[in-house]
Amino acid sequence: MPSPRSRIVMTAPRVRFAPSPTGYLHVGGARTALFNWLYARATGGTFVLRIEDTDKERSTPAHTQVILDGLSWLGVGWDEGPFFQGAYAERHHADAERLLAAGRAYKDYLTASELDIERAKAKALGAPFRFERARHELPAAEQARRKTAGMPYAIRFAMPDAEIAWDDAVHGHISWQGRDLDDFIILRSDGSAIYNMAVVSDDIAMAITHVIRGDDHISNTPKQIALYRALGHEPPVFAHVPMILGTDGKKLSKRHGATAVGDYRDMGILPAAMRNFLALLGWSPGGNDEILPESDLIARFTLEHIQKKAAVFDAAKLEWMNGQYLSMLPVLELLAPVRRQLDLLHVQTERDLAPLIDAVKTRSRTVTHLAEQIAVRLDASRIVRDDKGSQFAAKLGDRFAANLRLVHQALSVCDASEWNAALLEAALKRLAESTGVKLGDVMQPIRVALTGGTVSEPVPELLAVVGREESLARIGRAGG
RNA sequence: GGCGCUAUCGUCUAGGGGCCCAGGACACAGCCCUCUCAAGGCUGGAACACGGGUUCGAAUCCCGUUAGCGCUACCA
Repeated sequence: MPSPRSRIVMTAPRVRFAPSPTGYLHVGGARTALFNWLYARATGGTFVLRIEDTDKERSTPAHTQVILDGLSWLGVGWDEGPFFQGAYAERHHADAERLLAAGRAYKDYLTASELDIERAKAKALGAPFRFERARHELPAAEQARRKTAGMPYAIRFAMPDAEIAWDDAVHGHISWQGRDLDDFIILRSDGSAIYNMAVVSDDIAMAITHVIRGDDHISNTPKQIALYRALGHEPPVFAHVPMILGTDGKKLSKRHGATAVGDYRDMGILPAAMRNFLALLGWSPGGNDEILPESDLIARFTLEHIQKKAAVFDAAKLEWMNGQYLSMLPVLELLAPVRRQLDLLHVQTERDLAPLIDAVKTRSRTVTHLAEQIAVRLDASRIVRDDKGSQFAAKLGDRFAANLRLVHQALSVCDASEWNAALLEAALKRLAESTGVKLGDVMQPIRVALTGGTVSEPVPELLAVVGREESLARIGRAGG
């Protein structure tokens, strides 16, 4: 009977996220990473990051960096790694050789081009090609000839003709027949390992206990389980998470617009909102709650509540959720993202951004939109009289400028110490009352003068945020 | 073609035999609040793919059909 302590050590899960560095972090990958991370956090486990960089063509350090940056931004930190699959070529090779030595795999001297010919032949007959040892393996004499000639060979796994089944943590029982799988190659003739071999070798070496990955890997799973067993290891728990689709129900791709987490960062999505949204895409806490802080996400996350069905990525809901976070997050946490967006807009300022953020955040769904509004408040040259603004001014006719002159007169009396929302509101209401002008016809022209549009925070707050001198100047110009 | 996976409002989902002539959220429409727009509140339309079973009773269990998707590489 193990002690409670050693039991914890024995059972603490080790999970991994294993992206290939393709140059960007896809939202589907990001969500897979998030699920792994949530599971590790929920169970006290370890989250390992492994970069599958064996595709030399596409893999560069820059591509890897994009993935690392994306995960860091999302707030999905790894406990171990990043490890690079390319560094383990020797072990992959050795594991394949072990299988060969144990009789669980065999040498295949057929060349790639000969294989292509076989495939073409099958195609001509309208039959699907499958490598079958009995049919395609070279005669012993020919094998011997090629061996003595020093010709290269690939190593094929001898797939057992037996049932291979597992209890998937999200799908339940899944079963395959070995005879439906062919003797796939595990080691290329150049000595490098094929994906399934490399993954199993790495997952064993890294003591991965739970493989949480996209369900496009379901059909790789029986092959990998066969490899685990042949290598003398118990397979890990598998949890296959559904895909993320575009609005047309097709696999999410560049056609659908933004698909990389970096794109969402640039669009002004907050990491907390992205995390929350992604977590709810294909997983549910089981209740009616939608806005879940990180601690709740972790506390409530279970593999069993992962959806089996693919989910459509709904950007509108993401933006709504981002707006929720914008409204509820303390200004302090918004400072850095807002500053980044202001930089992108080339807005420089020494001013304390907190009051500005407070003024506009409930009307913003993205940090980008929020920063644009701040820019207008800080810099009069950013004012653009939009359609609604023009229409309003036209509708009011002469009274537009006239009302602004009245306002200018009335507010000039307020000195800097009185320039706050409460006092300004009182002054404007007094003005409306004494002149008989409708309150809206006092307020709205100010809004247009200060922002160019008809939408903003309440006018007194707007005046306070823009400041006395600048407000009066804008009102003077628009009323002039 | 073969094998596998999947199937609740337009979308994300709750549901794991009676609490469901199906609940929440986004989106949409209307109303309230109101100097505008948001936010917030209220209201409305909107779904168990189809066909068979099992059962006193099925969105829930079983079988089939259909549809979608994945894999079927000396790619990952």
